[in-house]
Amino acid sequence: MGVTIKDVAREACVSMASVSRALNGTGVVRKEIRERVLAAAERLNYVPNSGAQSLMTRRTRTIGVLLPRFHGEFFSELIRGIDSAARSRGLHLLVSTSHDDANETRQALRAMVGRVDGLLALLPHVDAQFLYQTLRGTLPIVLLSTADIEHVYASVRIDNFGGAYAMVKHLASCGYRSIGHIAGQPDNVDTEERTRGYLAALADELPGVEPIIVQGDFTEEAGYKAAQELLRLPQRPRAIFAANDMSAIGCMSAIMEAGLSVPDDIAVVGFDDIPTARFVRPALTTVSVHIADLGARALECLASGIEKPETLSSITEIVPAEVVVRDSCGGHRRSNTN
Amino acid sequence: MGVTIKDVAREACVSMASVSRALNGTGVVRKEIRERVLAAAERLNYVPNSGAQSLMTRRTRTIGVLLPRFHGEFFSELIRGIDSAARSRGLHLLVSTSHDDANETRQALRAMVGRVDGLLALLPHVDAQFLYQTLRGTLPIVLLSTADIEHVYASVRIDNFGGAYAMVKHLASCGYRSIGHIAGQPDNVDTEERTRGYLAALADELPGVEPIIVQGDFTEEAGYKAAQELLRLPQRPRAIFAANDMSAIGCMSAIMEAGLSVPDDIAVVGFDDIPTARFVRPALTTVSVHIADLGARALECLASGIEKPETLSSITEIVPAEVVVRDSCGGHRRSNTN
DNA sequence: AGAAATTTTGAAAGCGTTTTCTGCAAAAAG
DNA sequence: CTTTTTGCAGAAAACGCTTTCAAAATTTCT
Repeated sequence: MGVTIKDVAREACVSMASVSRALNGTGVVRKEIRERVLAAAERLNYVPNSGAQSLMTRRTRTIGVLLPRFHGEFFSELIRGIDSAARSRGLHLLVSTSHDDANETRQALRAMVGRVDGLLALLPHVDAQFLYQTLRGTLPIVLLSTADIEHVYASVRIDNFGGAYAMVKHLASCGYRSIGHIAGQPDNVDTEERTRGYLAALADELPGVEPIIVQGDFTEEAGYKAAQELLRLPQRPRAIFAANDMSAIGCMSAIMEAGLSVPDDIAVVGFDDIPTARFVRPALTTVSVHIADLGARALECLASGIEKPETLSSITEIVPAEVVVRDSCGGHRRSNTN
Repeated sequence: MGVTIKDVAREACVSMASVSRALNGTGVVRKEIRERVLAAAERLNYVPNSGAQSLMTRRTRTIGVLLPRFHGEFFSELIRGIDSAARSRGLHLLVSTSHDDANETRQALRAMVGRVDGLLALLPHVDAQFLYQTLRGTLPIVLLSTADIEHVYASVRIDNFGGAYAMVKHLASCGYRSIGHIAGQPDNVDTEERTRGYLAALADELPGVEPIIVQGDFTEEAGYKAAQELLRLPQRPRAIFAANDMSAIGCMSAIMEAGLSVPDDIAVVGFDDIPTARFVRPALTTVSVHIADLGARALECLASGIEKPETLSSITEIVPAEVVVRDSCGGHRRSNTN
């Protein structure tokens, strides 16, 4: 079936060694032989088996990427950033989704060994977090938006706490005195940190005001349901901080369906700044993390860590998250679509 | 560095063969030996090198996916569908982006050999289309939304022509007598087929009416610019059919910025039905292809083709594309958000 | 108990590459 | 004309695994 280097060697009447040298430009070969090899390879339509190649060279030129799932624009933007950085370095991507499942995570991690030069892992689900220790020492790892309890891996993280804090502070500065929070998925570090930020800002800016938290799971549906719940409250909040943009969007739908206006009756804000946030009406005020950049940054970090292992220290880089004000928070009256 | 099967064999005082058998459950091993091996593997934290494994077994349990890029929700949805189908079959994904560049495509294809059991390729850019012949016979291939000039590969495609035709027909049935078209990227089969559909429907439904086509490239920016161009026309169209949703969204922005209303002054419709289409205001009337399903379908097709090569005939499966009416076309007055 | 049948194990041959190392020419030096 | 150097090519040893094959150990049967 597949034509191997041996076939090319036979066809060109040289040894496999020479074929390898000629094709890779490594080592020295007489011009005549090089041409004979090239011609033979062309004639046989030879494509080297990169699996075998990397077994020998111990270099796969591939990065493993482990995400919780593909659903939604956050991951799509993230992988876009990762891919763009990888491409410019000539690296390929082996992607897997863990679905917050410990077993699937384990499977995926094992399947990576021998196929990738390094691993980019996004494991916000706390149960899954110890799993990368399956690979202790085997593989350079960069953790992305993942709590590293032991601070032993390099990691790049979003400033969830700071972003949430700033957003709630902004809401307070708009004059809203009751601010509800639609939290994210349980057992998730992003959820926890954003909720902490909400609570801290609330305590600092509106002392004495009771927090109102209802649980969501980062999806539009959950945001929709959570908003309905908030609307049923005896005294409904004047503003809602959703843990991410998709739940904010679901939340807005529920509010508008109830015949209320965003932001005049209830202000709504999100987190992430996914591309859709600009298109939705009213345009969503949110916390912007430059998602694609975040991915690219993590890949750069890993790639350089692979080239110089000593570079890959256990430092955690925190990328900033800033409030971007659009229309949904009523914070300004101009119609700002960007 | 890495602990190999040899290390485990030594630790357990058995041969490599027995370790392999014990760990994979293939062949027979005495219970006592199995336990010794398992314990040793555990102790040494052994993870098999899947690269080496698949060199022997000639099975990688990995599918190569070649996309033009990651940008936008179309690809994100597509890969979500592919991943979901792959996961349920225990397959991994090696993804690459070609960026419509022949050389990058070639690189990516070569890198796949020996790393994947089959290839899912999306190569709408016509220049790149012959490239998969680099791999002639080497790899099972399913073409996704790609013209297969020689009808030699299995392929699953969107009914671009039918969808576009139906959409323009719908526009005509709404009473619009001048319908402009924002085309997609040049040299792209989706572009061509959708434009053909537009022209055919126009000829059938509004005979004598001149087509108005301005070129875009499937991006929001291009849609925005194209709309401005259309607005400058001496007699601007009453409706615009954009080649995809993102350009329709850009188009709507330009129209609204010009102080006009969608759909009252100009109706706008798109193609793809990306998730955002529902959130944009007015909600976008578009041609729905079930993107994730499309990806999943293609993967199923490939996966079964890998298991039974004779199954992988050169049939091309066409997935339907139906018009979904929302608000942006003025086709009905109800506010329909879904 | 001895032979035959059965089970279990280990040695070794790959899988398709790269790379080291040896050997042979040809060229340069003596 | 011999010796030393240099340049190139091929044989063979890895890389980490699976799998065949034959030998060894065990069980079953006369």
